[in-house]
Amino acid sequence: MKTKEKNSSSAAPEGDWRDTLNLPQTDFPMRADLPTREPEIARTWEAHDVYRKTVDRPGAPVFVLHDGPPYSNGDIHLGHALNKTLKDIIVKYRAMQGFSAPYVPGWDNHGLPIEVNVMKEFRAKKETPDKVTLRKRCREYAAEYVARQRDQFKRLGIRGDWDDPYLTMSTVFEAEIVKVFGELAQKGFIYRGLKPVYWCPTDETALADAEIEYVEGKKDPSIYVRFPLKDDPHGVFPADAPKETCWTIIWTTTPWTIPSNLAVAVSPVFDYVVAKTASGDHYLVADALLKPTMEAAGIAESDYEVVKVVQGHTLHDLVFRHPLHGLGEPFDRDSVLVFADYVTTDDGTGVVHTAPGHGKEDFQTGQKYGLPVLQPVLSNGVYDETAGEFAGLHINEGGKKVIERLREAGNLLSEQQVVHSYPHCWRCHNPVIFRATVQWFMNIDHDGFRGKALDAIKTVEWYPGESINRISAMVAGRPDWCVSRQRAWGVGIPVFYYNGEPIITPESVAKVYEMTLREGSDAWYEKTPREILGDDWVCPLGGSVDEYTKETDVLDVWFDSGSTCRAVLEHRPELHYPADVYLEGSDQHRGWFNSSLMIGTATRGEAPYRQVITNGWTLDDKGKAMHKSAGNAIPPANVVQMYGADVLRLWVGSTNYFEDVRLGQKILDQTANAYRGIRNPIRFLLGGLYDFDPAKDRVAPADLTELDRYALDRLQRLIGEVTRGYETYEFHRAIRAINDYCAGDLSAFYLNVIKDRLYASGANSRERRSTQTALYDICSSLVRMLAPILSFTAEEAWQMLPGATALYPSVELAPFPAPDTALLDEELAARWRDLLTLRDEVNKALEEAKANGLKKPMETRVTLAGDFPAAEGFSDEDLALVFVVSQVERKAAADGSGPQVQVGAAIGRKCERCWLIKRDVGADTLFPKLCERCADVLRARNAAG
RNA sequence: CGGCGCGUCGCCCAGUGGGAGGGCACACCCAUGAUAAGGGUGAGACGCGGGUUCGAUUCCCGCCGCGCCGACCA
Repeated sequence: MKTKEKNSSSAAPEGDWRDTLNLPQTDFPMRADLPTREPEIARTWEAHDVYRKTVDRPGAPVFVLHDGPPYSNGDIHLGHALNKTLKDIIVKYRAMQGFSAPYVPGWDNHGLPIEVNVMKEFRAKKETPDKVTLRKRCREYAAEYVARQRDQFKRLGIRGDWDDPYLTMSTVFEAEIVKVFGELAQKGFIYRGLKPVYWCPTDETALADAEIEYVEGKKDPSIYVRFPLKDDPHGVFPADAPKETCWTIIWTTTPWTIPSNLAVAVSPVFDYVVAKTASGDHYLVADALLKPTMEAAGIAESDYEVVKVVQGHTLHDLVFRHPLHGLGEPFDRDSVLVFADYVTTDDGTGVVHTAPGHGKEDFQTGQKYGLPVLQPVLSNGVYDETAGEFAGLHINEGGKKVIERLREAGNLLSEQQVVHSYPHCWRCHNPVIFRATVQWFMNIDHDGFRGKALDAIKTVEWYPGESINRISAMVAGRPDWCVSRQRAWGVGIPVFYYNGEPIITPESVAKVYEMTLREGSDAWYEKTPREILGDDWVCPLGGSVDEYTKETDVLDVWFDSGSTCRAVLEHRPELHYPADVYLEGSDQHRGWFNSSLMIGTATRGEAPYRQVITNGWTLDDKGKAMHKSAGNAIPPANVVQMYGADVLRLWVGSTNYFEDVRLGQKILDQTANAYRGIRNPIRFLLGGLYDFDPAKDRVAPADLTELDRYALDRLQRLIGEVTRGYETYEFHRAIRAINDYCAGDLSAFYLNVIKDRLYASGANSRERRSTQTALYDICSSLVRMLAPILSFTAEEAWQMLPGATALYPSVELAPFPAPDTALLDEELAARWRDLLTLRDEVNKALEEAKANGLKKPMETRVTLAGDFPAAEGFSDEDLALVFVVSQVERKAAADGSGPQVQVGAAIGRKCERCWLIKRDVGADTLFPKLCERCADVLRARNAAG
């Protein structure tokens, strides 16, 4: 039935009895050759439609692992491979536990990187596409990468609904996004507000962070400006100091933002000083920066003295006046003192000029203190009419005039030049500015939502446990979600405007939804408001639909992916909301875990997941993050090509992925080696089962030899441990247990000591069938326990295990083994544990004997002199078997000495068949060179024909 | 710079307020009927500095290194 791999046709030497032995036979090759074999194995899964069968299980409990969508750009990297393989392990394990375990992979398609790459294509052709053309090409581009990544994931052995994945750019998905946005608006979460973004005044467009390039060597003015004191309720300045002599000083390189100043920020933890100058002025600055500040202001060290030192936090409630207050409106206003932790003592004065309309940090501080967002700059960089006398000037000119006016007001303490790096537009290479613009936001604090989200977090199980700290801090501290982007490749924000007034009603959203469901989000850009809303549209503002305009911004792609819990979980009959598990990299605390929680909880009232697992980052062998640019990245495709997917999967399975994981050449080689350490025992097991038919040859538990019962006891314990590893998502514990088992229980012990029995006993003898029964259960269980991780290898072995495929065509469809408590025997286990300890002692004695010339342990006799409780109850023959020696005898200890293990030459002759030294060799006249046992076997064999 | 983590033999992982373990790799030996296999023996580690404690790898603090996220560059 099985072909012998070995070539036994070569001329057998004299006395070669191998053909009379039951030597292992199997087609399961020692060399895996995974790179070529794995694709073939994958085809058997397709042939048996394994994915469908693990999903379509009527009545079975459902386990939903919801896939976080990778971005459809580029080839998959090791991080993807790690993450997807972990998901695959979980899904396959659950399926083997009897769950209906669907896995619907998805992709995140919209967004800047694709838009940027596509724009590059057009630019290379010197074309400037309109939005619709651009979007069409983005769509194609995304589809190409979906196909490409899909094949790469499949090659890793990831099982899932690859024929019907979810795509955020699909019509169904885009429509659901529109719907979700509409729901949030309806519930009152959505508002319009100002936010500073990078803005190119030359191209008159918003820029994403990725579109910014920092250019060294920009020359800018560097000015120190003093702000006069207005209120000092707690007496920070000396009581005898007249108010008109009290000031604070700021430093800036962007004088054009001074007209927008609303506050000065200080650090609560620094020390601040009031310095009195010879001219009678009192200046408040950070202690650490007093000297450079005074130097810059041209005040000699001899001309000022520190009259007071205070801690930053005591400065609260101070109010200053705008340094241009002398110009009257609109600058006759206050500049209040605020605290900010980004204040440093590296540069400046320790007092930071704050203009909420012109800086990210300034904006946040402004939000915190309820300051307005002053934004007097038009899209072309020209001051608008609210900028007082600067109105109509470009900020470049305006900045100079600001300096001039400050000087005239006497508040310019210093003006110098500074050369520094500054953000520039990547298209026109001109300097960019921060400019407050109108954006759409999700109000995180609407109706106590932040608290609800934090409560929802507590209902979720986080793996590892510490991970909850991160998500909680994230949600507790996050600002409102700016969901609008001034881009083309995304889902259009479904808002119409009439006379500048936004219109978003359940009816309008429904119209956009229906349109998107039919035609996709491109239609938002192709159709007129009348075409979208219909001729019978009634404007809530009483206007005409023909005068409507459409919002041009698209939604943040995090809004897309945050909507998967709606667009996927609720749209697929095989899934459900909430999902049982999300599993992503630790960066997704800020990303997908967060956006999903926001959208899921806001629209459905509970978190979209029950368990969240995080995997760490992939680092190189030196512990550095892998980056393509750093040259230390290991493409999964290379690993698959050189070692095979199962080696990569084994690496995934053996790593503690809750923390950062490392991979390098050495680790790969080691993993490949560990792979062999599992594969070879399986090969041996299969080889020992070549003539075993479990239906006919199985020995009843009660008839098993003690050794085999012990082996099965060990197996049950292994199953328990491995199961625990899978259940807690600590796969490395499962793999470690299996490794230990293969190396320790199997190779070093069981498979080693049963050889005589397996090879030399009668093929159908009770003890051989007993051992084979154990081998069969071990092999079957081991292969099934490995199937979620070493999917290819487990399948390969399953196909060769006698009788296995008749029950389950694929190992992935077989049930995960459960410990058989009837096979657990505590007393037996303890007895053998002691015997194995004695075996260690014997081995040490054998090692000494080797050094003394008794080279072959198998041809020795071990004498147990004295009292050896561990050996009690075992026959000498059993002990010889376990020690893998020819003979064991017991005798009393020499007078006065303790128990001692002695090793000597075995007595008798070597049996040419079983290679053991026996006293009875030659007793059988027919087989003078064999021991009696072997002679009996051969007689029976000959009798049988 | 801040938040959250991590640092145990060459590598992957365990572990504990009181003997620091396993597997892989390594060295030596045996074997050559699991054979580009197998067996045995052996050497080898708690990042650094404080503190708490009778006692710390384990608890606390600081430092260093690494990672993720965020901020900064006014």
